Amino acid sequence: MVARRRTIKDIAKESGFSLSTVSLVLNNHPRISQATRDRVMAVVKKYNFYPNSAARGLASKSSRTLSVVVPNLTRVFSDIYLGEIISGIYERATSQGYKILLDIATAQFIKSQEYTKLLASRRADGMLFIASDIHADYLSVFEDSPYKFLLVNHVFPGKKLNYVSVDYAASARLAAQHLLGLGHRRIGLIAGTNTFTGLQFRDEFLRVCKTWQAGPAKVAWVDGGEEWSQRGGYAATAKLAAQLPELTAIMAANDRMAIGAMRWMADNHREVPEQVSVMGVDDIQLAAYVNPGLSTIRHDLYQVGIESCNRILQLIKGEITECSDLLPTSMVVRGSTSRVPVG
Amino acid sequence: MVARRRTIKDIAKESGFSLSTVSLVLNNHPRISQATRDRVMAVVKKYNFYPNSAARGLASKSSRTLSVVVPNLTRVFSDIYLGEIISGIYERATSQGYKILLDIATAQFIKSQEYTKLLASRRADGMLFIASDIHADYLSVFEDSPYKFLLVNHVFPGKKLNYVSVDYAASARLAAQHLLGLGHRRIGLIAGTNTFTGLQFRDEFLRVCKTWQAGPAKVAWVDGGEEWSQRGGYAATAKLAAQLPELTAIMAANDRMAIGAMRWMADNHREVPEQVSVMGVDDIQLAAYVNPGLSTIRHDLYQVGIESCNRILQLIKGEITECSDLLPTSMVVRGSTSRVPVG
DNA sequence: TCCGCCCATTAAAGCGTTTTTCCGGCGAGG
DNA sequence: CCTCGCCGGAAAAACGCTTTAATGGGCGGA
Repeated sequence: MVARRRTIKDIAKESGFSLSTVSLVLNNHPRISQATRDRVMAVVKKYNFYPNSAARGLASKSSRTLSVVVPNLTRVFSDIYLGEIISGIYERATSQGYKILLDIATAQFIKSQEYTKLLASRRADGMLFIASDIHADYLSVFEDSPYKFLLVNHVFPGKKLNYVSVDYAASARLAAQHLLGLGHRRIGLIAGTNTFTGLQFRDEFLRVCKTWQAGPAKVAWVDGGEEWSQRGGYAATAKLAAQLPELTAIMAANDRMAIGAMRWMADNHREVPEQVSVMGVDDIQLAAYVNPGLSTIRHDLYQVGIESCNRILQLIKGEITECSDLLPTSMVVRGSTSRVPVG
Repeated sequence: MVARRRTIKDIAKESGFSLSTVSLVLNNHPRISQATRDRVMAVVKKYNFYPNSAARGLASKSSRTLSVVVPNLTRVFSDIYLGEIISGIYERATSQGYKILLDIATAQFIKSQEYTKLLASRRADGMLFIASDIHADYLSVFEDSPYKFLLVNHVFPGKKLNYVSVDYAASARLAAQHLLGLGHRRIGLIAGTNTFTGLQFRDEFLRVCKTWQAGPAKVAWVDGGEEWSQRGGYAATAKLAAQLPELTAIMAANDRMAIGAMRWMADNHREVPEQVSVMGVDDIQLAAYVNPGLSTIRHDLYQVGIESCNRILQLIKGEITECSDLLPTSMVVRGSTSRVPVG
């Protein structure tokens, strides 16, 4: 026969105090004297007692749990992108006593409306939805809903949804300024068009190039593929080279595609950066290790995770009622970009 | 003022049935007639009602939640290894109505004994602990404990801990047989020595090589580093080449280190496989894409995830009381290995 | 027509906490 | 010496569901 699980009642009996006192001790309530606290805690330690979290959740109307939903990329966890964000969220959530409930936005997850169920059943106090794409219309449910919901590193123009994201338009400006400042006027852009942030980046990049004071640049752009992969970047570069043979720079919407572009250049005997400058976005670890080092825009995704978690907790506590943060980005100059070649 | 959250009581009142009937309907109890079921569900749908999971957990003494603990590698989620396993666990857990609580085995997590707390507080019904290292002594707590605990792709010789893992010794045999069968007798082994499975692999590989019928092989081994990385494999290869210059084959304990080895060979003008055969373990996606394709031992980690989840659920239901499964592996021959060069 | 039986349904007792209200005693101030 | 206020602690009412034992009604068999 298995020993009955201990409850707060057992602790109360053993320590000689009432149920409520024990509860107050366990919650660090200031009304309890140190002497009482010590005596209760001694018993708690002795029995290695941990209060039942279901009972706690029921009584306190809070699960102290955050739902984190990640996109359903096939190899989702291999994407460094996610790792950074999740680490940030985890760090912050844990430090505030919150646990993380993980979900993957599979077709089944969407179809069965798990995202609603999780919050409606109070299994989670709030939801962090990481980086979905432009087709996630079902998220409209969370407009003006009582549920605490936050998009992470993603925005949804036209929808009233809270978000914390890197400022992709600002990144586009930094990138364009860097390349234009180096004299490039024929640029190939490898864009990601399956996310709104990707579209923002593309549009802002094109806008800045078109309106550049020192003379507008000619930009050809192609889509780098749904996966934003090295492979996609490679293929896109081939297309751009055919479309705009005189290009002197390639701008890719992320580092992986940029590395694919560098690979294509190497395979096709174009020197980087002597003949063609290549630039990416994100500043993944690999960016510093390729040869030449990849010039890029740094996106601090760990920080995005931290900040997202801060915000959702504030939403939960009612300290704020909405949130639309754009985090700053910065230019990282390495060897893959240089002044436009003469002639 | 915010609308009061609906409860089962509201559904009962509205549908004209009792509390218990509604509850039984929600739990698909067979004793309820179809007519009743339909009428209750109509109201449930109408109000978009989902039962409070804390109340449910409290009454049923089950959280329907699994704790998944992943190792605290810096870039933990970038490791494809984990992605596969977690995907498998998630798939299975979800199909059985279980949710996943994610934790990272940080120093803090260990120190504060979160692993105990999670189970003691009944926040999770069971714990899946992924791939820790040889220093995880604190897991002894789970020997003969009432808590449902399972090591995933890891074993702990000498401890009575449940596990589901790939059979690393079998992999070592397959690998050794392949290389020895190709005539190799001077082999460099890049081992991982910070996990028990890594040690098992090394020892079994050495044993088979030493006792090979057609003539034993000379094997030099070095450690590939804590991270089992490409970089580590590269450095290890350099050491091996110095230590056993006449080697004709490199065996690495995982594909990433093997790819590092191939890189070293390329940088040092050794032809693979003409001069040196190289072989890995895992069969990561990249293994098929390097040139030449990497011969390796296939480890189906998605399946490890699936099977682990099956087992922990059986442990929770009491269908089994212990578990020590080793999943089979298989040889994948690609271009990086060939017959030993003559002379 | 009456008796039992079986079935769907219900009543009620938890499940283990939190939290609000209440209470008794003690010290300080008048 | 009395009263007021304060403070640590206790009682008790939720919290929203599950689950078991009890109930009542309808039906078949005698």
